[in-house]
Amino acid sequence: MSRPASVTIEHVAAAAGVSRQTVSRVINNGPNVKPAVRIRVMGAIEDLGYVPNLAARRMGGARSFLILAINDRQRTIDNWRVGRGNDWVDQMLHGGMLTCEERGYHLLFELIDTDPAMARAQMGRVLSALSPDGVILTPPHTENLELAQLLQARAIPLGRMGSSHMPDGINAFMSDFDAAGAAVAHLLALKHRRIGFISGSAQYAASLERVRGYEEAIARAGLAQAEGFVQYGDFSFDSGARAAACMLSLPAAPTAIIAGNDEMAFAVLHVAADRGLCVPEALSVISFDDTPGVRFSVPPLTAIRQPISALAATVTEKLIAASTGTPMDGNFVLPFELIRRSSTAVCAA
Amino acid sequence: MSRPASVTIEHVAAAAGVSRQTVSRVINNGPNVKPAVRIRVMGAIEDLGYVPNLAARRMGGARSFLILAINDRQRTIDNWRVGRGNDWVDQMLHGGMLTCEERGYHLLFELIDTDPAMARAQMGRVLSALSPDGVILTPPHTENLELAQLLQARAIPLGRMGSSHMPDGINAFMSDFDAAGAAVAHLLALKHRRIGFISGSAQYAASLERVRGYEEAIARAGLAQAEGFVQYGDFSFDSGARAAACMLSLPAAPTAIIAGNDEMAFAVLHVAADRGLCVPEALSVISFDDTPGVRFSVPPLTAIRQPISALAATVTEKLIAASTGTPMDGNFVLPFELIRRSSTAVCAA
DNA sequence: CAAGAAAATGAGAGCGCTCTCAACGCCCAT
DNA sequence: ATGGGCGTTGAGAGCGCTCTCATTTTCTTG
Repeated sequence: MSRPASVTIEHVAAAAGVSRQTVSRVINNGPNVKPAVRIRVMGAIEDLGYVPNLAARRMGGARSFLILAINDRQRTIDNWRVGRGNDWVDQMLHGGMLTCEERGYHLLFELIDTDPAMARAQMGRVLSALSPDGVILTPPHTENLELAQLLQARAIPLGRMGSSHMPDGINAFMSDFDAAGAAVAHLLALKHRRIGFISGSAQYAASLERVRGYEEAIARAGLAQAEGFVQYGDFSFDSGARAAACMLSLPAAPTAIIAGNDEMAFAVLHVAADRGLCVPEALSVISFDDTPGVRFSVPPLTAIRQPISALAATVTEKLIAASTGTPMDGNFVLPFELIRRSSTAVCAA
Repeated sequence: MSRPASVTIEHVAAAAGVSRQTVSRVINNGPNVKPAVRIRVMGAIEDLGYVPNLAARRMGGARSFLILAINDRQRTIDNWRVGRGNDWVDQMLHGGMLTCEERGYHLLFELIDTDPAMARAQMGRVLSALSPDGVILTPPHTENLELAQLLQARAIPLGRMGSSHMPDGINAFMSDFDAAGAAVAHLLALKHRRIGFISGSAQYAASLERVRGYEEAIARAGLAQAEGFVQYGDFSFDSGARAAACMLSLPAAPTAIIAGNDEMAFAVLHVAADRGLCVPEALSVISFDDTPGVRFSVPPLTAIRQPISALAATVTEKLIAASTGTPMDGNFVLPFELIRRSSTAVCAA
């Protein structure tokens, strides 16, 4: 109630009858503070409503308590232009922010261009300005090794979401390989023999992993890999529609299609409707991601749910740990989930 | 290339042969710097790749270059739990962040509880820790006047998104009244005479505005206000379904329904399908918001598009202006859009 | 119970910037 | 010329915190 604008560490120190430094030790949970003193200081903090100022803490040479989440600028702009959301953001907010909150950190979203030169410049600027304690890269920046180097040069812990097989950093992802396998297994169990796969852009390691998982599951089932059953799109509706049209025009068309993301799965649904193919009676469809809209498509899509919130939470947590303690890189494989809805059924053929 | 970790203002000053203070004037676009000197300093900044450190600038007693965007914690958690996204976040990211970027500011999302006591405490903590230059409130916190007071006490500019008729602050919103009127007008033009309205929670001023707009448009058309044609939900699917079921069970059921958000509109679609009512042949549906999933419902929904990105951009811009120059409150009414898709058609009855 | 080690505390400097204010030029009017 | 005024520059202090290191207190242990 005193002066709401600024209760500083000095006020607390005075109130508790200790030095600034002791208060600092208490708020940082440092060692070597007598229990009685600690309690007294915490009492003073409570009474005065003291909250350490982040900027000052950063200036003191310590941590900034800032975690940067890097999203793609182009994608954000493009998605908006076509009325599409960035399905990751809100879930990242959930997982990342709640984790930050617990630890007194703050999550800061930044947009960075896809173009490597731009990305480098922007990243450098942001790092200098904010001096974050950790940076989370999301696709497509996960694949940008130059950014990783930039961070390494400044000794800033790096995390990635949804990207596996990276040489460094903290990487949280689901097993794309297994997820594709699970999708195939689900369809095989429904007696499907002709299963198509519409992959996302081949430039993403995750896409290739999924294709591998698909192919291996097909092979393991003793099925031959049919010509044209794997198509590459770019995650967009149009590319999905093209791929679906192509696949469904095959002499022996697939009776089930797995799409690399929800948007392309919607496109499959659309193309199927155009051709009078009922889903799931005449064609089963599985999508990857399971973003919010999926529940309301007709029929609602069976989908592989990517645990985005959990990925964000994991990366954030490890990043904070890395920034305080010893650097600890590593891979964290989080479970996906196959959500069964109404777009898959027993093969009629 | 020198020492990537920290090029400070001092280095630039030395390189340009001027004092720290002059460099400061240049980066802050201050007056009273000779053009030749300004150019020389900017050259040095460029050469050294100098980026002012935000924490230090804040410490200097100046701005923090941080804009806080407050979202509801409960809603974020709940939405996630039911697999729903927070449709606002990604669009806010688009509008707010791009605006911040231009001005060298940063957008920081924070979650705050709905409960007033919690909200007050959390807000106080965040303000002390971050000392932002501006705060953006989103629903439901827009309605919390206590938060507004808290900000006023600290002289931090306040903005609100999607909330009208507020006594203070910078408020950007669409005309909910007009939007509801436009929805009604669209249906009237399609010869509908029995039009229902499923409102969101009555605790939101925006909801009431929409009901007012609806009622006035109905009255202006010379139509009587039928019993049970206005129902209140809480923006959830279930509440929308309940309201729709109720309305469609009326002796003289509406031939068109306007829903207060997309989620409730999906519920109307669902209930209609259950009862064998074809949309749009037997029932026209219009929704509010036009979030990404709307395009993929069956049929795709005709909707009032809320300009969330533009709202965020406007509030952010005005907030930055307010924090630098004179405090300037005011209302900024942004245009909505009626997006015609396939859920509305000429009345068959 | 002394003496050394370990724990607890405080003092001082400094992080990178902006603030205030004093000092320096410069141009014009007298 | 010569002073007042303005535009321009720099010096010094300080923002709130943490760092390092010196100092004091407390606990061991022979």
